[in-house]
Amino acid sequence: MTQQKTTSFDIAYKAGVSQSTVSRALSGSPLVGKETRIKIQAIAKELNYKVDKNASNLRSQKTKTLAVLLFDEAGTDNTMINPFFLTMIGSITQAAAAYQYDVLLSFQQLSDDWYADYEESHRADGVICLGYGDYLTYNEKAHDLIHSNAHFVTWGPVIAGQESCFVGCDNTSSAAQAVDHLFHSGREKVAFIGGADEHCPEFYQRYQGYKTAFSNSKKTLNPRLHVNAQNSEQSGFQAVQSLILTQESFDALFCASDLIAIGAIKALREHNIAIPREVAVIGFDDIPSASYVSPALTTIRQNTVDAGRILVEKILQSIHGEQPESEFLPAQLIIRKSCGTI
Amino acid sequence: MTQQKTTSFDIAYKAGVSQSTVSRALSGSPLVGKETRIKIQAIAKELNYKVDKNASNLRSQKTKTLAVLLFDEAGTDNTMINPFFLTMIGSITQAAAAYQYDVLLSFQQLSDDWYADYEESHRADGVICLGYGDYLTYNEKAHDLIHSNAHFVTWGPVIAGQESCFVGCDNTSSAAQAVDHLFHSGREKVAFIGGADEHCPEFYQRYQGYKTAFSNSKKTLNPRLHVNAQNSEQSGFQAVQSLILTQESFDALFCASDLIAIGAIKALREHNIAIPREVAVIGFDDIPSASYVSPALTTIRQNTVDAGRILVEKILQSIHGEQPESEFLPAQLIIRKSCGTI
DNA sequence: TATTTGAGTAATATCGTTTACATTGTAAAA
DNA sequence: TTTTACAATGTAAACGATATTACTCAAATA
Repeated sequence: MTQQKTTSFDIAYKAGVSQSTVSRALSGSPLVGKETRIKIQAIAKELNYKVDKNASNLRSQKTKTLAVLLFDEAGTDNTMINPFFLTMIGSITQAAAAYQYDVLLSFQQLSDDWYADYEESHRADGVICLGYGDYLTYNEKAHDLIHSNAHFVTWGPVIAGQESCFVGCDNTSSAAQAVDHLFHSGREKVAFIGGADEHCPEFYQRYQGYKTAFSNSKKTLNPRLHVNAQNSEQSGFQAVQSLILTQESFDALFCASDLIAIGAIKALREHNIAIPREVAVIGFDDIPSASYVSPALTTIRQNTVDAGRILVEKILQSIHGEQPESEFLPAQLIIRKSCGTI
Repeated sequence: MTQQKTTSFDIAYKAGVSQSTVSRALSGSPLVGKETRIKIQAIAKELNYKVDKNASNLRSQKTKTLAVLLFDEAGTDNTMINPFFLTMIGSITQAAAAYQYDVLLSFQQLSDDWYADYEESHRADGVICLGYGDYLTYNEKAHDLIHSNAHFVTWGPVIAGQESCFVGCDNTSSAAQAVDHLFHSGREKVAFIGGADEHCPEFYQRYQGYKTAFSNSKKTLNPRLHVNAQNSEQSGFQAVQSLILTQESFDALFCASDLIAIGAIKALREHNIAIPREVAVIGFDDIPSASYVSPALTTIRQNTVDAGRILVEKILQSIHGEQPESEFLPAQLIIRKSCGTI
């Protein structure tokens, strides 16, 4: 029942070779003869032998494991995890598997020990950070880490002057594209719903894109058509409600996220404003629900599969001693009914 | 730059004690004097020392890590991971963290090596399986594992005669409750949309609940009101379309999943059947989109937070040598507009 | 005073690999 | 025949901790 664990010595004994030969044979070293290898592999299979990961890691000082650290600002209510990040975790895991890496998952509080807890304790060879916003952009500890050859990449807005590697979606130009689409379909008075302060860099970039579209089209931007909102349905609802109350006229809403857009749609409907006839709506993210609201939401889709793969590739580069570059990912405008061109 | 890694020897040297004392002091052993402990802790912090996980694991033969294995039948198209499982992964990770366990995540193909790859190779102390359906219920390899004190629990339907520990939602009685709710709001001809073969045990149990509700209310079940469907929007759409074509009369649909229900709603709408006036609809799962379809979908919510916590508790019991019992989790009927009682 | 006790610490043996280095055997080159 | 080269294997030293056993030195007991 509680049989002794099979070790490489058991295999060696049964195969009549030394333990080191077993190790070499199973790790695919070219230094071992073909016959010997086959024999050893057969015995290993028969005895149901598996290399002990801890011993192997300890000796080789590699773990073949990536830590994925998720900082979810949900804060007190840990129940709801941002679905976008969950999807990302999925694609990271799959990308990592393609390189024979395991993924160690952890939800974090914003702390300075995240790195030590994973790479320095040899749990993982590198760390992928999700949801850290611009925390790692200017943080002093992060600065130190970068200069002590730490291995980590961050999903987040790519901003000039960042020292470490960031991978993020091309917020600015895809936002510009969305607003441009509204212009081309005849809308003029496009409002922006979402935070525009630098504290939430993603929203800020999307706001920049919104402005770019205006200047590219030589249209003048009405600052009263910008209303702040947090990334939630409720906040989007309130923002649009207050916009309506200002009596300011508008014929389209560009929302900084789908959640905001969904709240916005609710507010419009409550005031009997027809979508898209009177007001067109565009969101950002393409969360699953976006296609189910009515009218179905036009939005910008970030390719999470590519994102996961690229994050993994960058962190592996870093582990192998290269210095990965930050990278923008293109996003795609998904046109549905809410913007009125379908 | 590439400074030598700090080990417990460095601490020992600086503190003027032996290395073993350092180990004890930091692992909270009561065998070490108070002054010595404080001194050692201070030095450890100063030198930014972290216990090497691999060395520690190797020696102690424990990893403080749980493997979460997700078998997602999506198959060829790995892009879309079942959002329900993603949520589950989140709650498992958070529950595990509460017990100071890490989570190692892996997507699997259906294979017989999943166990060896994780616990036998000492990557993890135990394994939580998601999405294995009834694979582990009757599988011979699983049988062997159970009798060789392997540590694993499975999320899935609890079925009599299972040898290992399963945790699943109480499909049968919550389905019965949902159908009962339809009866009480005056519906008579309730159809069931979803597979009823034992191959998908969850759906089968939900079908059993549907039947139970009929027999409890002494109503006779019309077998022509049962249409098979897979767990997808498209399949739900087709199923309901074919039901409509049979000309069989019905005033409510109980769908085995929300995705099916969403497809069903589409089909009804295409035939200009009013929801809920002519036909009420109830789903199962409460995926995020359920509240966004229109009319908002009445459904049955599985409590993923509890589920994650219980899975973790069971696997820890198993690791500690106890024999955890399988367990049902209650589910909750979430009443929205699609069933017409709101 | 001699002996016991026990708290605190030191010494040492693992845990199961990987890997640098040493050794052997065989065949080609001198 | 002797040397050389190379391929295949063996030997043994890490890797960095934990666990067990053995020691020290004070206070308590006889």
